[in-house]
Amino acid sequence: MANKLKHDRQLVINQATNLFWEKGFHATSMRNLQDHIDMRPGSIYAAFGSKEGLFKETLQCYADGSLKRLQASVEATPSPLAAMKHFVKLVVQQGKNQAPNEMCMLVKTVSELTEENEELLEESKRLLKVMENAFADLLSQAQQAGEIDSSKDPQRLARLIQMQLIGLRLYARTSNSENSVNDLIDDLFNCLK
Amino acid sequence: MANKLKHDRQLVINQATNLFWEKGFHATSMRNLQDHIDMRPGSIYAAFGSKEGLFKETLQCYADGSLKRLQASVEATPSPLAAMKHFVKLVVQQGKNQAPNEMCMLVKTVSELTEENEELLEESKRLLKVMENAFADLLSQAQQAGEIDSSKDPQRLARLIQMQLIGLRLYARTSNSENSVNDLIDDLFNCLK
DNA sequence: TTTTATATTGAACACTCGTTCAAGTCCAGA
DNA sequence: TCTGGACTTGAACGAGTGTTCAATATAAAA
Repeated sequence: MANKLKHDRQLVINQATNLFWEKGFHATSMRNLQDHIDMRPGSIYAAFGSKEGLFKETLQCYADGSLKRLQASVEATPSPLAAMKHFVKLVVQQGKNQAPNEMCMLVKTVSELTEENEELLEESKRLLKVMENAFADLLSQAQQAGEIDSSKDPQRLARLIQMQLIGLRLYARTSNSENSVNDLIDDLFNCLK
Repeated sequence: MANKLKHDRQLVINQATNLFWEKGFHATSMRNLQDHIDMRPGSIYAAFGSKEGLFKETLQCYADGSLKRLQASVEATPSPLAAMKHFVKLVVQQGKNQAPNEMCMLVKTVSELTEENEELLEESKRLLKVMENAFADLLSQAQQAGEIDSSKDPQRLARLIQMQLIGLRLYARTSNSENSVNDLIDDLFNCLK
């Protein structure tokens, strides 16, 4: 029959995600990728079709990871509101230390791309909306648990959280003061009250 | 003596600002610039030294414009808090219709660049801090006018506004719903109370 | 062991990038 | 009118871009 695949597809996508997340779509060249994931052009194009094709898979990989981290926060604490706050702190803190970039990869992509890469732009927007909906679910649970005023609209609160989380991560990139960012997280959750 | 300058320097910088603001640093090629500002490579390099040199001047041009728009908002209304809100609405609305890009050019630059263009990155961060300080001044005036609780720290409020304005403009780029964005502006200013 | 189908390789392609510089253009002062 | 010197031009450069494809390597099936 055939030759076995030398490369584990999911591993390759993870590695590519880290590189794209760090440098962005345009600043990551195919040569950068070749070195980082240890594949030659022919193999990459056979597996993913194009740079755009590979990038699209990394967007989904990134969003999957974000959803899983949110889910893990939910399972780690009985309070939905505390889980929401834990997730925000985790994301900001990991941005400082571990993650390839302080910013959300989806936001970085929306910021970078134009209509020239419409499919990638729309996919990023779609995945951001998926995250926002997950926030709304969680805030709705917080409401049922009596942690949030029942007169508020969870979808609208989720939108506010999403907007502020976007701002927060970008602000963290502009500022070297950790105290400032921690203050901002407190202020952010005060807005929900 | 000499030949007169054919090109008006300030006009050229304004035109370059619009193009860089729209497309970003890397996605704007020197060929794009040559067409847009109607200058040949030699003239551009004689006047600005490099692509980075020109970009740095456009960053300052952009920040100048932002400060002037804030100043105009202040002069248009007797209430400092109303001026702050007017500025936010203006910036978001112009982003939808007139401006080259929904996003703040400084934020877009911080999002795009890495240590590879450290000088441009630092300059963007510096100019964002200038804006934040201008917000703090204005909020301090609002405090003296009794529009904001006197126990709050204007610098911290300014930081919150800055963070939310960054998030707001980026959120506006991800969403097609004008109502959502207007709701966010209201929620944003409720956070100040 | 031979065949066969697929995975992998990397040189090469056409193109674009930021930048340089010798040649040409232009006008004020002599 | 001539000359000197600053400004402008655009072809050309080397390096880098995303992508292709004929050649090669590999392992399961015959």
